[in-house]
Amino acid sequence: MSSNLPYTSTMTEPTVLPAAATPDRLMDQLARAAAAYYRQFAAMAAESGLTLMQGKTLSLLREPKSMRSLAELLACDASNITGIVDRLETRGLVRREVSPADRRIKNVLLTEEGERAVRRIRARVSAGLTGLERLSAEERSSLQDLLDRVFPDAAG
Amino acid sequence: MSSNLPYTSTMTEPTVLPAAATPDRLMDQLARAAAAYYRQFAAMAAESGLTLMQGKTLSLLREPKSMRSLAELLACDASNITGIVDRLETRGLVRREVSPADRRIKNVLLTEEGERAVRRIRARVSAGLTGLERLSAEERSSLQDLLDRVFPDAAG
DNA sequence: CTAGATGGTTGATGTCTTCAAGCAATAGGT
DNA sequence: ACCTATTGCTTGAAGACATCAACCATCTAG
Repeated sequence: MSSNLPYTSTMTEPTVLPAAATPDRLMDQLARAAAAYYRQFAAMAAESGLTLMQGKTLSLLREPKSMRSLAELLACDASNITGIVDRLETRGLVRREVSPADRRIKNVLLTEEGERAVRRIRARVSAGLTGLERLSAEERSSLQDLLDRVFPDAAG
Repeated sequence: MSSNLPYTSTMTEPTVLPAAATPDRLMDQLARAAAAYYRQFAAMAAESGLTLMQGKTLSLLREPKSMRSLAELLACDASNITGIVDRLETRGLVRREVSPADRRIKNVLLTEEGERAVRRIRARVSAGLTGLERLSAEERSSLQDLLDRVFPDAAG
């Protein structure tokens, strides 16, 4: 819906799709959105001296998670998480805690400083996504709803 | 600033958003969408024996681009591109061509095989984003429009 | 023509990524 | 209880990526 409303609109329908067909274009747009989001996120993480993966890992730790579940959420090998958590732990942003129920499991949880880092990054990313201000509250709600359906919790 | 709106709000404010507030939740949803998209993209690139960065680089080469502009589009150091293009070139997916106008510039362009790889990955990513099928044509168009406004071409 | 800016490469260092191998602890079947 | 998987995590090796500083080649401007 932009500057090309057809002249022949006699129906009550949205009358015709925007402009160019939306088959591939939507995918391109998704790619752009994803790239823009991560660019912003990585930049804000970098301001706190963190890499993208470190930032993503911290952001997942609203509540403690085992190494394994972190690996699944981050879609990478478990051995990878060992190194990432090692580095976060060295910086005092995170600590490991052996699960009393199953002593194989190590739960990772944020330290005070880790929580501050998460809040800081979140706030900055949010503030940096200025494009969202171009949408009305209604439109934002609509966008969230659409994304929610395309990428549900257990997204693929 | 969050869950402490005073009960004494007698103003004509937007009275309250739909259900759960959409301030942070939209950001979370964007994060999920971006993660899901890249997870899918990386998996499909991997099927062609390519890394995420290699796949992203190839996908940018609908038309030839200089090393420098690739670096800007991928938001990384130029020296990084040297290595990535080296590896793509070794596999015969890409080749460098010195610009006749300015002999400092090297334009990178897809080989035949490179184009096939791009088409293959694109098709599989598209097919893999099954969530899109849950939207009507109208909704897809709406989603594209919203994303277009939040993340325009020169997105930040 | 000299000084400076720009495009690209190289090398060093640290982080991420994957795989194979290994150890510790748990779960299941007998 | 016992033996055998299975599961959770770590380690080590090899490759890819990221960032920085230094470098050469080429172009641009004065």
